[in-house]
Amino acid sequence: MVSKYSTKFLNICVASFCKSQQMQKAEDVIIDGIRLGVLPDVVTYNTLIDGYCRFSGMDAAYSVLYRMREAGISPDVITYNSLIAGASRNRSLEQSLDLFEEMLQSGITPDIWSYNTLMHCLFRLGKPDEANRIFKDIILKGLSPHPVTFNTMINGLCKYGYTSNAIMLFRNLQRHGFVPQLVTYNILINGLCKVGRMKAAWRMLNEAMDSGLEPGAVTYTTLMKSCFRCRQYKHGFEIFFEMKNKGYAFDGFAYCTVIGAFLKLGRFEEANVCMEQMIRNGLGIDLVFYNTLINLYCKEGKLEAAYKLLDELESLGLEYDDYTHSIITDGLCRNGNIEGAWRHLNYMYTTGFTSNLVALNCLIDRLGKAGQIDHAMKLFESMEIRDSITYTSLVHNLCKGLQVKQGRSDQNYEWLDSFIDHLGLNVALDQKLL
DNA sequence: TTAGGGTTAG
Repeated sequence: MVSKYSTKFLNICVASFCKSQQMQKAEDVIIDGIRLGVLPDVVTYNTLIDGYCRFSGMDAAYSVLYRMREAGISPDVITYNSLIAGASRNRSLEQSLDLFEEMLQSGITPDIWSYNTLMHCLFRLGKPDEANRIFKDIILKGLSPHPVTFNTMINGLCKYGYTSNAIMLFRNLQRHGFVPQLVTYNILINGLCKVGRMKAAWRMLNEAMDSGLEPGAVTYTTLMKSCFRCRQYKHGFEIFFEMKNKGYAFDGFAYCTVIGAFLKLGRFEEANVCMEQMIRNGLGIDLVFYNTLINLYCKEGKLEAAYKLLDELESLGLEYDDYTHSIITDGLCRNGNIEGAWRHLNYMYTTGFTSNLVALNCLIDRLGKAGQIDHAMKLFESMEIRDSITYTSLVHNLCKGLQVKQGRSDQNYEWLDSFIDHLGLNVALDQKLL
């Protein structure tokens, strides 16, 4: 009895240390407990695994799993749920699926949380149909869906552009008694903003407020971002100041959004002020933060400082993503170093990336602007994926070249046909050209 | 235990 009470107390201590990211203290208290004859149980190990997944990484979590098994304690559904969610947070989505499979192989029955996380992973892996199948399975198996289940599904549908389906699901759920949370509305507002349905997004916001919910920092950041996306900068900054006046805590998401907007407008001083505030507040030291700061330096022409940051992020164990590569390529191009941009792209390919449309578009545009149309065309022809920006950059620069060579009016535009055939996209064949 | 917002090019 005494021992059981003690383990319970030990678990409370471990949970408290894990929650405040003091993993070493959590370990120390376990060692102290063992010395006093209080043995950790499955809850202790699960708490520790969850803490490591959140704050240290999967390797540390797996080593606890190993220790747990060594101590003769079998992992349970909560152990696996923590590991699956941890792998998902670390963007090791395939690993999450493997863990789910391993859990089944071990004879452990997944619960609603396991399925929620699995659905989330499948959406993020680009497999909405499989996620949908899991959603149906949950209902068929008679498991009680949690609000998170619905939010995950609504979010997944929005992410794939099925915003109307997401709203249909949402309305049906409401009719069956589902009470939407702020998160649900945030998901829908974001989904609507992303497909340009701004009026519907504002109506959704009003609906949330009418039901007694107060918009939060996430809601504000979402709306601010969508204003910037539509180039409604004034309105976006108004939201930014309203957020400040209302005393909302600014996090990395809000800062990166607003810094991005300042950079687009060339307002470097304000971007720097925000960046300094962000650093002072110790916020968001993650890859997006680095990408944003690197972009700031590149736009200001401080490439050396940008490269220093690349070293710094690597030393923190972070890895470049598509954004990092396109920001660097663009930075080199903008600063007149086309050779360097080529070299960077080649480096990118050696690290396992197979393509980067944005980076190639930057290069196409810059080659055109530098008068190297032949090189731009060669690059264009080698590209497997192109979008409207690829075409408009090329067409714009080709036209500029032709105008210089041939004069303005009586030109032959037959060569544009081949571009337009490729498309269905809006090539700028308007008054600017003709 | 879980779900939402941030960074790139014409």
